Amino acid sequence: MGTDARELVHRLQDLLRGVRLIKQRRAEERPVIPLGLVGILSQLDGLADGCHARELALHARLDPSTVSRAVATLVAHGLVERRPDPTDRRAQVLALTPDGRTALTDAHDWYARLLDRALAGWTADEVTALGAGLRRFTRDLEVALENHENLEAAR
Amino acid sequence: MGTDARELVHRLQDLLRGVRLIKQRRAEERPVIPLGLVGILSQLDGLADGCHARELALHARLDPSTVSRAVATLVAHGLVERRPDPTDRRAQVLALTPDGRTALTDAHDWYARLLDRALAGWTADEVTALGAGLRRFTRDLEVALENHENLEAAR
DNA sequence: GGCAAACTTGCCTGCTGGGCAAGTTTTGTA
DNA sequence: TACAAAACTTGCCCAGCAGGCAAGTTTGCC
Repeated sequence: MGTDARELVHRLQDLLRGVRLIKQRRAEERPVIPLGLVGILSQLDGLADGCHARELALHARLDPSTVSRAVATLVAHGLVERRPDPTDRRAQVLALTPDGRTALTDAHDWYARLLDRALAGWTADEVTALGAGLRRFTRDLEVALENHENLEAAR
Repeated sequence: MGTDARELVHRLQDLLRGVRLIKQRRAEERPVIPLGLVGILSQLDGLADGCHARELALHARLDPSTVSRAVATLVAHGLVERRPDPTDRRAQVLALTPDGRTALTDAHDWYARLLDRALAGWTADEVTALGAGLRRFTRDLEVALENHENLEAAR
């Protein structure tokens, strides 16, 4: 299956180029949310009760200091708020502010509109299939990366 | 179709995280080819007769100065050679050296091995379908981005 | 009480791009 | 023939996105 994996490497290379171009386009809009922080906001979006910085860092696979700084930026922009966690005074509950929710919706709308245009000639089933394939691939990739770590450690 | 596009945004976010982790892993190997230059080398790989820097920049959607510097790095590493183009003395033909070809094969092998592990539970058809979906998506995305540019220009 | 967790911030680094400017040589066209 | 554009390079500088280490404080757990 090496040929297929190799082909997929090329497909990913192409995709990354496309993503780079997307980001350039988006940057021209001067968005409220710094491009690199949309992911963090997205993660918070799904959590009605907010979460701790530790969980953000774990999920995003980012260094805690990186997350701490990202959160500080988002708090400074009024997009995220820190609330005391009565069950663990060392930590704070991070949650989207209404402004943050608005900004995130705007960002997602922008990206979705662009993707809508890209997918204009696709059927709903085709789009769903691509999404499902990517979901599965990403999950399997993370498993492979975990195993890669374990293989390296065993060397 | 907004929901699907929005879902795809999330899928891409996840994928980018995976790619980031891949790159980290790869960086630990201290590869001969700087990570960011694999794409340039890959592009040269498909060209038996080499090409000009202009073509690299066009295809990679990178600024000419960026490409010029990338090429300079690759030449310094002995991975790319510059040959005079007798048909256009302003330009040079850039081509992979044997060392470059070896380094590129190593890089692709590394990535392909990782992807092989990720795809261990996939059928060949499933892999091919994902590759085809990505190819189509990337192409349609670039078209959408072009149109996005035209839309902005018309505003 | 001691140690670890949770977090923050300072300091610094590296990578991956971009942009502008300036310069030289070559090519194409009027 | 003259001129403008193409092709490219390099200096200078910038921005964004991460990482890492260290140090510090507070809190939680055993």
